[in-house]
Amino acid sequence: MAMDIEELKQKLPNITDPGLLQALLNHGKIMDLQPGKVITEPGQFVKMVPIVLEGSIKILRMDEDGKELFLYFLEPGETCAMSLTCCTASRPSEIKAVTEERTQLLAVPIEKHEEWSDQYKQWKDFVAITYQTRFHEMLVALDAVAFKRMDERLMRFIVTKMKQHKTNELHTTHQEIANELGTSREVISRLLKQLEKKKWIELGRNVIYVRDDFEELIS
Amino acid sequence: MAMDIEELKQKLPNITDPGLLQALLNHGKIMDLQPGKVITEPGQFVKMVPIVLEGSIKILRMDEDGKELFLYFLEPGETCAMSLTCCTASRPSEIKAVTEERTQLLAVPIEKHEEWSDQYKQWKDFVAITYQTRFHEMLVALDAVAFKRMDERLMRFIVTKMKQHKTNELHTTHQEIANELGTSREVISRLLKQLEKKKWIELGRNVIYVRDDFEELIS
DNA sequence: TCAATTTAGTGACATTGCTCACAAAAAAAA
DNA sequence: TTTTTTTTGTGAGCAATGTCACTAAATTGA
Repeated sequence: MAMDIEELKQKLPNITDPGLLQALLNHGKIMDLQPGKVITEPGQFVKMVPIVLEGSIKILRMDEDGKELFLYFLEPGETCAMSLTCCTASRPSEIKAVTEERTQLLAVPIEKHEEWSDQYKQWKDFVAITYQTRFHEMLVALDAVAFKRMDERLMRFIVTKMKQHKTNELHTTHQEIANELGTSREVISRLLKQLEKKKWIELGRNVIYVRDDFEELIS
Repeated sequence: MAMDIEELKQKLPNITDPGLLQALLNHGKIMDLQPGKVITEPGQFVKMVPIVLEGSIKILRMDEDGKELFLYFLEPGETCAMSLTCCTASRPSEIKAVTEERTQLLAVPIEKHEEWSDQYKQWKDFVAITYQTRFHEMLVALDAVAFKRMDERLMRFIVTKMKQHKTNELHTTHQEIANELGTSREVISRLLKQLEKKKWIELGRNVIYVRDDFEELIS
């Protein structure tokens, strides 16, 4: 799978420095992954910083019993702050990362991070923006579990998924949603039924049809 | 309030570079704050990065209704990742920062951050470790609200406070604890009473006496 | 086609935590 | 010392969520 600078530049619009782009190509490894591929799990050591080129990666926190909680998506042009912190400290991962769809990423060896942050201002900025974005998203995730009820969390989750997949047909099961919100299937089934009664969504097997104006309705 | 390099070096054991120490002294402002002083509130713009020299700072998240949630403490030698991200992006603060005790801090203007991270490796490392530590603590806070019941959260909170103040006598009210755990006073009163019944703590007005082996008991 | 599996719907009940209401004790203020 | 304020204790009821049990529909696969 050959990729040239032009193509990479196009996929990473906020990186324009030709030297950095070349370095990314030289030292990074392009990977194409199927949906649902587990990239990292808690406890595993991470040696690569994954930069999403196409598709998306779902970041989840897990507790000891394997219960999960959705934190945020990594979209094209983004990377995981956790991989930066864990790598540099050579600590095992604290999160689970799974491809949400067919995903192409550029895996950069962590050693290059320090080198590049001295050499390329754009890399330094990229890392800074990454920390900033991720911190903010962690706070959003925290707000949800700390201050919101499950109905609101579910509605926001639906919106997030819709935006992510750019569709108002969500192909998923109630069980899957329950897992990502850290609750039980029954709770999700019941809450979805309530939304259906309000005519905000329609339910099918493995699919949820969401009304176009759903986002305005819930806010 | 004059401080010389030797004194600063002693207060920041992980910074040894004389150039950096001098720069910190030249451009940073030493501040002495009373306990309970609000350093930053959500919405407020931050122009300084506060490095704790003595005492500690409590970092809280707030929701729209003013409900609070304790995130973590900043201890001597530490700084706030949020101040770094918010400042550089010139965004308003997303958290509330309050001195937990009498606190001395070094307020560094944000402009120096970029300059120093090119110039001093130790500053770059300091920032990297800050991000790492804060991310980890955010995850711990998230675990608590997402996966733990209030009784366990309360017990962990007691341990955190004990370690923070290096004592097993906590001088606080039930209301205050409730605020920091984002719940109501009645809930905390009842749970504390349960702990007292188990003889793990003793309750007084404005004080909780904690058994020395409390931490082993709860884990 | 028919059995097995997956997914969803739902009632009943337990648990956790929140809210309201009020009492009592302790401390502070007058 | 009285009065007022702050802090704590506690019952009762309720709302949100979690759990168990079972049914039914849709899909898969033998």
